[in-house]
Amino acid sequence: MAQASLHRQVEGHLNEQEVRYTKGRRAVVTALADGDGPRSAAELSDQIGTSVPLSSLYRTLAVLEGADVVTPHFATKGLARYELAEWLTGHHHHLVCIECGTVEDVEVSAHHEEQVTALVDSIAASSAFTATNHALEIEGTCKACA
Amino acid sequence: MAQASLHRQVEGHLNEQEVRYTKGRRAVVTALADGDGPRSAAELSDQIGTSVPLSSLYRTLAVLEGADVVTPHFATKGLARYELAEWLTGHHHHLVCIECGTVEDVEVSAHHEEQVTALVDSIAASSAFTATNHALEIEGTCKACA
DNA sequence: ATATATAATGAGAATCGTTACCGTTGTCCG
DNA sequence: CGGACAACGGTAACGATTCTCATTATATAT
Repeated sequence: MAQASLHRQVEGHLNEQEVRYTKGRRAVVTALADGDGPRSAAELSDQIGTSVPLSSLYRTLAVLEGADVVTPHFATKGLARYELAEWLTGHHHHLVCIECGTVEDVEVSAHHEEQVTALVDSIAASSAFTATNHALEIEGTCKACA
Repeated sequence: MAQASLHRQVEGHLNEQEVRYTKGRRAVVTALADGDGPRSAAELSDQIGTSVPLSSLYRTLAVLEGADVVTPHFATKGLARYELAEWLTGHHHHLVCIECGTVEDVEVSAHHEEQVTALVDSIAASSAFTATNHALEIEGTCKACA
């Protein structure tokens, strides 16, 4: 996407929420647009330089996240979560509840799993990527929070 | 899976690697087996109680991870990563390289996306879960690391 | 244009999850 | 039993993130 158009969209979106689109916030959006894939605060800081200090960078990310301009790559609020390896539990996917944050395992039928695997292989092939595993993360609202 | 069978499997696996299956390690495996979905160190600690102190718990998780008995839910080594929201970038999935840790965005064809969405809806429906979004994380080796 | 209210910033302190260290304890094997 | 080595537990250290608060910038009303 062209930078100008991107910034116009973000600006409009922020205006609707009465959030200012300041220099620092522009710098962060620009940095995120200038690369492929999610970046950490430290990586963004390296990319942006000293013009946006770390404390401001974190605050800016929080603001942009609240305004739905930026999304965290996996909502695992900064703490590692573990589960038993798949050779013990069987291959499964995850239902992530955006209300309460719980993650529920879910197994899918062999037929569906075949579909996913075929799709994964096809995607990987087209990007010269060697896929060894995959996980389908489904985000939404769980039964208890509905 | 029955507890006894689980522990037997883990024990055999650890023996092969000359790693002992001690009380604390059993407690962690039991805790993980006693619930559905990935749990954080703090959650496991609450569940297990004081018999496994935090420092041991972390060490145990590292050992079990090294032995491929537990896996971290997303290899995001404890730091949050951000990207622009999908209404700005378009819907996409992720290629996660297990060698260098980089995450690459990848868009899939409308046809393939339809398949994924249909699958997601079907999985969600069977678990009384309301899906609002999904992400397919493909793990493997990127072109540069191949 | 200026005053005033409010939003955003920057520097540093504080906090939180995680890891490292190190002396002690338990286990295996002669 | 005794030596070698694995595992443990408590505490200090570390790195990422959040909080605090005084200062600066922005918008609006006059």
